[in-house]
Amino acid sequence: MPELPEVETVRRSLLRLVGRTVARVATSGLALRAPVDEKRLARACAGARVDGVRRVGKYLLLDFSRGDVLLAHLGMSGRFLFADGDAPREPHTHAVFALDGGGELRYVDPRRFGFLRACSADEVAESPELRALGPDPLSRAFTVDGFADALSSSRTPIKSFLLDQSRIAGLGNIYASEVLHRAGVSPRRRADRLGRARAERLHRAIVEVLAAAVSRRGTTFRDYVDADGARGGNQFHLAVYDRAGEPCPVCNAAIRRVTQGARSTFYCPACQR
DNA sequence: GCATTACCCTGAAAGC
DNA sequence: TGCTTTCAGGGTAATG
Repeated sequence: MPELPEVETVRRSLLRLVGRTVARVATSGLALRAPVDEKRLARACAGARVDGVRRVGKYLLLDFSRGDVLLAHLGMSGRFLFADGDAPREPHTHAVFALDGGGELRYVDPRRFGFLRACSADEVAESPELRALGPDPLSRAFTVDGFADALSSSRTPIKSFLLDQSRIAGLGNIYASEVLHRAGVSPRRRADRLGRARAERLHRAIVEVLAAAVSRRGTTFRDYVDADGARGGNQFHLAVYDRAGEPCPVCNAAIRRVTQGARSTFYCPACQR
């Protein structure tokens, strides 16, 4: 389940693409979240050099030398993987970028909730996917005042607010639960009823939890790996996620699981208010 | 206009 | 043991 720390880890592992040229592109022909336009993909990438790899929220952006951009989202189960050209392809390989000088970058996604689209640099800035995103919490755009303002305008439970990518771009189900625990805030509390002190604690917790997870190269629950196939290390540091019935690491009360917006939420009923 | 629900998809786990 | 059902969750579209 790639969230911001996992996507950032993938981004860093993709940085060694910079300076490499894509020789050709092939796709499986199967639709991901949206159909993949193989011709447009080839027009953007084939014969073009990778000039940069960026991240916005959970989206990855590969900048190509002719000015095109590959916009990618890993969805639930998507992976970018480096491989030898003659190595057998994993099942559910949906795109292959053959590199000049040998080797391939492959996009593998069993559940096909991911997303791949090539566009021009102008189009990407105006793309509905990126325009819909709120501030990235590891960017300067994520300020306490802006966050507090956004909270005050929403009556939804804070857990659902944190998952809303138009409010903050990058949190998913694991880190939303972890952030609320770190801040001592109940997942059921209405966003507009947090108050300034809780908003500040929550803002700090978001930055701290995500930064710590990035430093541990993400959380590997089931199948997340970076482009070199390496697992993350943050799963050993989760306080509440997937720990229903286990003792809270802060106060020893039993961690609870509830369902909010069709997603599981894990929290400590004693220290989250 | 806002918040909630259904849906896409596959693999793992649970249930029979 | 082996088949069937349920569940998980990213984002978006449809519904309330």
